[in-house]
Amino acid sequence: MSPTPQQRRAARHQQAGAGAGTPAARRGPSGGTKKPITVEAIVSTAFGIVETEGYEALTMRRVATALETGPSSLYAHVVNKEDLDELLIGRLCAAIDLPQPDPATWRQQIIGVCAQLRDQYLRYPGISRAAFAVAPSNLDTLRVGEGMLAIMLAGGVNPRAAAWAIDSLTLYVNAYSLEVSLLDTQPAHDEDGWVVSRAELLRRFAALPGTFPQTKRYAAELTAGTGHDRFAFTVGLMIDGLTHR
Amino acid sequence: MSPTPQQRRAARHQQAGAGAGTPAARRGPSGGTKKPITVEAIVSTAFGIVETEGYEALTMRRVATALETGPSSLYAHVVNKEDLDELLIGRLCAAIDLPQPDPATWRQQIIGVCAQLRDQYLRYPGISRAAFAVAPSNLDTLRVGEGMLAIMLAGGVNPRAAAWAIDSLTLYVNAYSLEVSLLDTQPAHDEDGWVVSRAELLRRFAALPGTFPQTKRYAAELTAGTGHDRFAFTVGLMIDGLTHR
DNA sequence: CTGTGATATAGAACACTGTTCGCTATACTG
DNA sequence: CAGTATAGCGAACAGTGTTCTATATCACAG
Repeated sequence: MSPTPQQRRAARHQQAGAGAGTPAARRGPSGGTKKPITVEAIVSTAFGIVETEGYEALTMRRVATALETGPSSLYAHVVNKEDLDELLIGRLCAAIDLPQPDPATWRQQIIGVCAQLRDQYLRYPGISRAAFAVAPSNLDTLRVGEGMLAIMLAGGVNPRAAAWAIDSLTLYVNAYSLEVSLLDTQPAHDEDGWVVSRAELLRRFAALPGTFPQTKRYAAELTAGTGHDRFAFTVGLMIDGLTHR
Repeated sequence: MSPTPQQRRAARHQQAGAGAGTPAARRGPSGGTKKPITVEAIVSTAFGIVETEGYEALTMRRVATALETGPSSLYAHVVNKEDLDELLIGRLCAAIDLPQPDPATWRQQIIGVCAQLRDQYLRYPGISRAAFAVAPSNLDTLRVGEGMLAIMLAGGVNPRAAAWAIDSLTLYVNAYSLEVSLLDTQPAHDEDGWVVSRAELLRRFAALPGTFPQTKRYAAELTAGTGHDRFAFTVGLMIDGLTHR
C-alpha cells in the first residue's frame, strides 16, 4: 500500500507515518498512454509555473491543466495547496548548500547561506510568501537551521543569541525576497498606476510637502538601492551586532 | 462633485487629483433611513472584522454584509481590495506616535516606534500581510519613515545607513508580526494538525535523527521565545550594529 | 483464463473570492 | 414641477480551493 498524502506529509514533520511499502505503480483510466501523476511531477510543474509566471499564477487548476488533467486528480498526491507550498519550500531548502563550519570565515559562510536562500527565492518570484506559513518542524527548513546554527556555534556565538539571530535572518531574507518579488513583478505601470521607477520616486519625494524635510533632503540615500546592496547591508548589520555583545 | 475613489487614492500618493469639492451628501434608494456608506465607515468595519476574526476573514462581501448592503456598493468608495488594504495600513500608520528626536535617547525612541508598529499589527492579526504590498510612495507610511529618519539623524547615524536600516527595520517588524499572527491564529490543533505548543516542539526536536546534533542539543535555546524577547533582541541587534560602524 | 477487488484518475459540483454591469430610487438644480 | 446626476444595490461573471462520486484500469486469486 502506497502512503497516503497525509502520511507523506507527517513524515516530513518526523511523525513517522505507519508503513511505507511499495509505490504500487498502478495506472488509472488513461492507461499507460500518459505519464503517471506523481508528487515529483506536481512539484516540478509547480516550480515551472512559478518560475515563468510567478507565485500568484500557481493555482491547483493551473498545475492540473499543465499536467493535462483535472484539479481533483492532484489531491491523491497532495493534501491541499498549503501542502504543495510546503513541498516547494522544502525542495527549495534542500537545494541549499551548507558549508563545513569554519571558525575563521563563519561570517562569510552565514552570508553565503543567506544569499543562496535569497537567490532561490528570487528565482521563483513570490514563493517566499509560502515560506512564512511553513511550520518550524519541517525537516527541510530545519536542516538549513541546523547548518547555520553549526556555523555560528563554530564562530563562538552564544547559543541563545545564535538561535535567535538565525530566526531573525531567515525572517528577513523571506521578507526581503518577497518585497523584491512584489516590486519587479509589477513592471512599472507608470500611467496612473503605482510602483514606478526610481527616477519617478525621486521626483515624488522632491514634490513632498514641507512636513517631510528629512525625506526630501535625503531622497537620494533613501532610493539608493542598486542590486542587493541593501540586503548585504542588513545581513552584515545583524551579524556585526551579534559579535559586539 | 465629490472625488472619485481613484482621485482619493491618487491624493494618498501626492498626485493631487483635481478638484475636491463638497462632499455632496446625496442619498441613495434607501433614503435617509440608513447611515450613508462612507470610506470611514468601510475602514472602521474592516478594522472591526480583522480585529475579531483576523485578516483572512476580511473580504469585500464580509464588509458589505456588516454594512447591511451588497458588495458592489463598496466600489463607489474604494477602488478595489488592494485599495482597502492600503487604507487600513495607512490609518494604522497614522496612529503611530512619533516622538521629538532626542540625541540622548534615540535608540530607545527607535525601539519605541518599532514596538508601536508591532503592537498595532498584532492587534489586527494578519494585517501586516497587506503592509508588504503598500507602495513606498504612500503618505502615511512615509510619515513614519520620516519620523524614524529624523530620530536616527539626530542620533548621528550616517544618512545612507539610516535610510537602509529603517527599511530593514520596518521589513522585519512586518515579517515578525505576520509570523506571530499566523502562529497564534491557528490555535494549536495538535491532533494530526501542526503548529503545536512549545512543549510538543521540544519533544519533536528531541526525537530528531542524529543528523541534527546542534538542534537537538540547543532545543531549549531554539524554542525559548517568551513574549517579545526575540523581537527586542533583533531590533537591538540591528541598532547596535548600526552604531558600531 | 476468468472474475474480483483495489486504486489512480477524472468530471461535476459546492462554497467561496474580487469585480463589473445595469437598474432603481432618491435628492438637488433650474 | 421637470430633469438629471448619482448613491445604492441585485445579479452575474470569471476565477479560486476542495470534495463527492463514478470510472477505467491494473494485479492478483481462483
